[in-house]
Amino acid sequence: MLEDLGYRMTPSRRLLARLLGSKAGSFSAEAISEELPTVGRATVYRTLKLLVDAGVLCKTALPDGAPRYSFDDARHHHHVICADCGKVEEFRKPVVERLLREMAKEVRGAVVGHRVELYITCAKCLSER
Amino acid sequence: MLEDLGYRMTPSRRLLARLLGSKAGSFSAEAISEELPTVGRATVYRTLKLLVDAGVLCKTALPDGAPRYSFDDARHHHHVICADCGKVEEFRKPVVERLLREMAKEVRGAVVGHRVELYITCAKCLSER
DNA sequence: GTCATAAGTGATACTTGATATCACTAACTG
DNA sequence: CAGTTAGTGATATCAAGTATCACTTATGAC
Repeated sequence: MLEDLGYRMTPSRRLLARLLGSKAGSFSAEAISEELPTVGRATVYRTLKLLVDAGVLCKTALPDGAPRYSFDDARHHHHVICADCGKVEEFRKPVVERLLREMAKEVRGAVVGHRVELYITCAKCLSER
Repeated sequence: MLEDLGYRMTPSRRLLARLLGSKAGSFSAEAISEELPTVGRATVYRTLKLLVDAGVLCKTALPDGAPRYSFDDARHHHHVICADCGKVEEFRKPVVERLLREMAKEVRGAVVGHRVELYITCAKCLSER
């Protein structure tokens, strides 16, 4: 685990690291905290922030403002959101990145990030109508 | 003002409408509330929500989670947002439509909407550093 | 105009996600 | 196997936003 790079290894951090390792895509601090009842809220938030500062995770927000964490190497993916049930899926295609680079060329100013979101009614919600 | 469509016209709403009329781009509820000290916080939030529900404004969040309101004058609007000053510009290019068609093809479920946002540091903010 | 009423209001209490405080614990160094 | 200091969890606190509620007022009937 990369926390050996300056930080102490503690049981709480071990638990958190193991949980994060099993996570794919993005997740909320709240969800992490609920899955680790033995670890204090403050510690969860502190450690997540620490990982963000260390460049392991990146923190963003969905359009509704809900904060989400994801691994930094997954920075270039986008979201498919069911407008009905709110389920969020990752979406990742090279063509998207290429086209976004083309867009960036036509914009004045320094591009520091981007976001693409598709709103859908997912198969499950469609079938439940 | 369009609030005649079902809602009562009150001094507070008049003040708010006038202020919004002078606003370009996006703004926070907090900023609005500070510029209208005679109008209660609750009323500001209530009225903004009301305008969102009525389709006059749309509410989104910057990547850091800060909620922002802006006029919803275009249905399929794509935004270029300065992450520094929050200024929002419209962006519409054929390349965007191509990108979205690409994505829609690879998604299961019925696509009901989309959003593309580029985050930049605008020329003005760059020069002020 | 005036009146009744239901929408709208502001002060305030509350909720929720996140952070600061602080006494206590335990991971690393020597 | 200490000593120090980073790390911890319980709790208090904070801030944005929402709910409550008694009071006010825009509106429409008369």
